[in-house]
Amino acid sequence: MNGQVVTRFAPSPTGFLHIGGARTALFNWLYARGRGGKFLLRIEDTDRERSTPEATQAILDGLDWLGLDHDGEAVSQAAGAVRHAEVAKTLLDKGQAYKCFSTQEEIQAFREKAREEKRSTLFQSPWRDADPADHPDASYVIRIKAPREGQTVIRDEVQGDVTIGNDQLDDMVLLRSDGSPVYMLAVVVDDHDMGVTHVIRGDDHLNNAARQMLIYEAMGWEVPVWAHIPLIHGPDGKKLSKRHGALGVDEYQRMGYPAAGMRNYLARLGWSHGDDEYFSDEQAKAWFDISGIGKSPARFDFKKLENLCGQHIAATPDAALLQELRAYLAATGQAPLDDATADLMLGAMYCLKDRAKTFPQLLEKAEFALARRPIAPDEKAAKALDSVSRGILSELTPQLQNASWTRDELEAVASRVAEAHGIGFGKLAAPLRAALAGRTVTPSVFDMMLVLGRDETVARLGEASA
RNA sequence: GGCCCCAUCGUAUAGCGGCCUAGUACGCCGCCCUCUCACGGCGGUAACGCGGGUUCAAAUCCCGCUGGGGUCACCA
Repeated sequence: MNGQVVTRFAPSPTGFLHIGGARTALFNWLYARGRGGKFLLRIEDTDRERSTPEATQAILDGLDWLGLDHDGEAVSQAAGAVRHAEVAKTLLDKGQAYKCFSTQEEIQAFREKAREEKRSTLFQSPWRDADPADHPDASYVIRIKAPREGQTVIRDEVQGDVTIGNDQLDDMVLLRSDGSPVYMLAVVVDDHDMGVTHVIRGDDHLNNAARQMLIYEAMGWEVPVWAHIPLIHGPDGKKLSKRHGALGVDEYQRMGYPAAGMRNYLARLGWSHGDDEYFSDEQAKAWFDISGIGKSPARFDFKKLENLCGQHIAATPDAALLQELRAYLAATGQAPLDDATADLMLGAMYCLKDRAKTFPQLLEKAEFALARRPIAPDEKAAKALDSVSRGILSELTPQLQNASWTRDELEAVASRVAEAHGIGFGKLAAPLRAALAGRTVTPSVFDMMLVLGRDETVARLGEASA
């Protein structure tokens, strides 16, 4: 090994990519990318019953949206079945594994009896030390011959040293009776073959690590650095899972959260770097380290996510933000922006992005740039356009017609008109806003006029005051 | 149930024996700024689960309790 860090994300394609998985992927990505290492992706599809190509695609799409790019091609674990079987055979030859002919029924019976007698329900196969001469001509599984005494220590970078009594480990199945590999064998072989140096995954795998170490040791392979991170819990404090309130990352995309904000928030969930809350990808890569990962589970907080997203939207360059907005529109099946509107949006971005925390909010504030004449005011806006207000607007319009189109001049004209009517500027701004955008929540009226330009502004005011 | 893990404001966390009458961020509540919204500014609310130790000194170390979580497949 040359010392290069190699991490991987290894989801099973049995459903969408949920938030916990996304964070695991992010941690692995940050760790590798921050150290010039490699971040690999392996689809754990050894369960052919439950794995679906749709789920695989959803995972790929989710990672893509989050911007977590992996090195090389995504690997299908199932494709390595031959190699996995090979390793099982090797273990068999070395006497580290054995053929077990017990049937499901026998195992079931063993467990029930053990439960009644309050003994460990871990299956103890009668074939463990059987003489091959006594092997029947029947189908069998290959089980590892796990030590029954002593203990296994998992040296975990997050959890510390975790000691598991070997009496807690059973002779797990390595190869099913149909010759296909089981996950427990496949992960070890793949992680070894792929040169994975650091395994960062949810701590629901902590117990598995002990089992997997058995295989590493039996094969004489170097054990990777373990880092079992606490799970993300739902509002009720329970493990987040597909059927337990966890949303797919695609849901977050559809809700309009920018990926950068998502990465920032997810990184802060369970990991910290002093008091830093808002940071860029570059900073995250530079700062991320396993030592900063906490040991207790975290809960998801939309408010905080939204806040961070607002800061990222405000910090994104206009053109890039427009691109993201277009992607959001496409992802949610909304009509794309035509070129003219896109241009207008680009020009308006400066006064939009400070006011939005999500894309829907951005769109709401951008209504003035999106709408076409005649502007149809919503209920609240309509109220602001009463006859008195319309009268004032019709007086303002011609003055605007002759004003030089700068913010200072516009402000001067507006306050002059307001003053002439003995009203505060606020009283004038309301109908002006309604006429320009048809909404009551918009950027500054002057920004809108500047973005819209003289002709369009005058046209809208003219229509509203008619 | 066995085994394993966890435990600081509502949430995310800082803290790694004295700098802690516990900091920061989000949220929430006031006030200010203000053409709406958002931003921003100021102030406030609010936590070391409990009980024992160790120590001159514990949020920080140890033990127990309580609470929470995870895991016990020819799933991953």
